[in-house]
Amino acid sequence: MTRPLLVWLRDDLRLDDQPALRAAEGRPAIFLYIFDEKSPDLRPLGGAAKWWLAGSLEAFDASLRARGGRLDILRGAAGTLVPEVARACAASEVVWTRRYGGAEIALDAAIKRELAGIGVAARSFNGQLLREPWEVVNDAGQPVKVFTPFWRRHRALGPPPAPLPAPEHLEAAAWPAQAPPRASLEALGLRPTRPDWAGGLRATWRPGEAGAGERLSAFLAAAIQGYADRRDRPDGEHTSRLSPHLRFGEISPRRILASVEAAMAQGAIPARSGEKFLAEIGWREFSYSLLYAAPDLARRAWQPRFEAFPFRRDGAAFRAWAQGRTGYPIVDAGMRELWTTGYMHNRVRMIVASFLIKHLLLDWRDGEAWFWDTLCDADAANNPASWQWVAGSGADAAPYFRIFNPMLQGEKFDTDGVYVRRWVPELRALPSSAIHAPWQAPAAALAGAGVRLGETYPRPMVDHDFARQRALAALAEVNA
DNA sequence: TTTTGAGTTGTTCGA
DNA sequence: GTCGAACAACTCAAA
Repeated sequence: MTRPLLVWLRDDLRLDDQPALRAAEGRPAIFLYIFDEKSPDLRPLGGAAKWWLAGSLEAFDASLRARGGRLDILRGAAGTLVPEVARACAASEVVWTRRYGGAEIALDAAIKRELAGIGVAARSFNGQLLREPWEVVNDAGQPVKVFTPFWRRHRALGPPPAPLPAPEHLEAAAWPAQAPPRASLEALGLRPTRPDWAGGLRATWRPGEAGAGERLSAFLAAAIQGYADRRDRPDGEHTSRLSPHLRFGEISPRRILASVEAAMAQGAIPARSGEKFLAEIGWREFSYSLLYAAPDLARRAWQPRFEAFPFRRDGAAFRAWAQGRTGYPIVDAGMRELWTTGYMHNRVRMIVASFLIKHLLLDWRDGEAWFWDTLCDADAANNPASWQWVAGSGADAAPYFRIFNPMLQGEKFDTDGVYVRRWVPELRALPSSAIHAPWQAPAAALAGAGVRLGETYPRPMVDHDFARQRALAALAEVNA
C-alpha cells in the first residue's frame, strides 16, 4: 500500500492556488484540519471567526469530496496530533501552508523537528502572501518599516509566481485505525446556539471558496470602478469585502492580484482604482512583514516608548464603546455594524479605534482584543498592526496630532447619514445636518425626530475638544 | 558616509 | 464658504 501524504490544513481552506494541496494531486492523502484550543501559546479564535470557520470547513469538505478527497477533523493540540496521525498512517510526507505569527512559527518548527525524529519529511509552502516577508527587505536585509517604500520594493521584485490551478483529482486515504478518533464539525461547537447571535452574520456572508469567488467577481464587475474615490465611504458597497475570505485562505492574494491585473490590462478597470486596491493587498503584505519582524505584535507596542502611555482603566467606558452607545453617531454605527455583521468598514474602523484610544484614553490592546473577538476577518497581522497604526505606536507612526474628529469624519465620509441611519435607527428621522452631532441640533429638530437625548440616544460620553486636549497632553508625555 | 526628503487615511485656526 | 499654514520631532529610505 502506498504511504499517504498528510496535508495539514490551517488558514488555507481552498482548492485554487493552494500549493500544499497541489502536492496531493495524484496520490492518496489525508486532509487534516485540527481545531486547536489546547496549544497554550496559540491565540484562541474569536466568536465571529469560529462562526466563519464552521462555514468554511463545511464548504471546503464539500469541495474536497467533489474531487475525491475528504476533510478529517481533529480536536486538540496540533503539536501531538500531527505526529500521531503521521505515524499512524505511515505518512510519506507532511505538507502545510506557512504561518507568520511568532507562536505559530514556533509550533510548526517544533512539529517539523518531531516529524524528522520519526523519519517523516515536512514541507511548507507560501499560500498566504504574494511574497515571503523575508524577500522584501532593505539593502541591510532588514524589514522595510514604511509602507510606501515597502510596497515599491515589493513591486520592484517583479510579479510573484502565477496562481496555481486547483487539483483535478484527489484521493482520500482511509483514516488510520491507530489514529485518534475524528471529531464531527458539529461537535466542535463553533456556531452559537443559546443565544444564536449569528443571524446578522448569516445574512451578510457566505463563507467558503465559492463565496470568495463571487465577492471578487462582483467587485471587479462594479465597485472597483470607483474604488479610488469612494472606498473611504461606508455608506454603500464601495469595497471588496474580501477580508474574511482572505483571513481563512478561501482565496489567495496571488489570485486576486492576477485577476485585478488582467482586468486592468483589458482596460476594464481604471488603472488608478486598480492600483489603489492592489495597494490594500500591499498593506496586508506590509502587516505580515511587521508581524514577522515583531512576533508579539498584538501585545507589545512596536515603538517601546509607547509602553509608557498613560492609559486609563475604565470598564464602563469600554463597554459603552463596545456596545455602540458613546453618543457619537458614527462611532456607534460602526460598533453596531461590527456586532451585527462581524465586519466594519475600514474608514469607520479608524474612527472607532481613534475614539477608544484618543478620546477615551483606553489601551489599544483592549480594542484589538474586542475586534479579535467580533470581527470575522481579524488575523494575527492586520488587526494588531492597524491598531498600532491608529495608536501611533506602530512602525509607520502617525503624526501625534492626528486625532480624528468623529463629527467631521461623519460629515466627510457619510455625508447624508446613510450609514448612521442604517445602524443607529433611533436617529433615523433626524435631518442630515444634525445626524452626526445630535446634541447640537435645535430642540425642535430633536423633538420632531423623536429623539430624547439621554433617553432614546446617549449624550456624548466625552466632549470632543476636552478629549482632544487630554490626548495631546498624554501623547506629549510619551514623546517627551 | 552624509544628506535630504518624505511619511495612507487629520484638525484647527486665521485670513 | 475655501485655503494654506501650523501642529514636533524623528526615523527611515534613498540618493
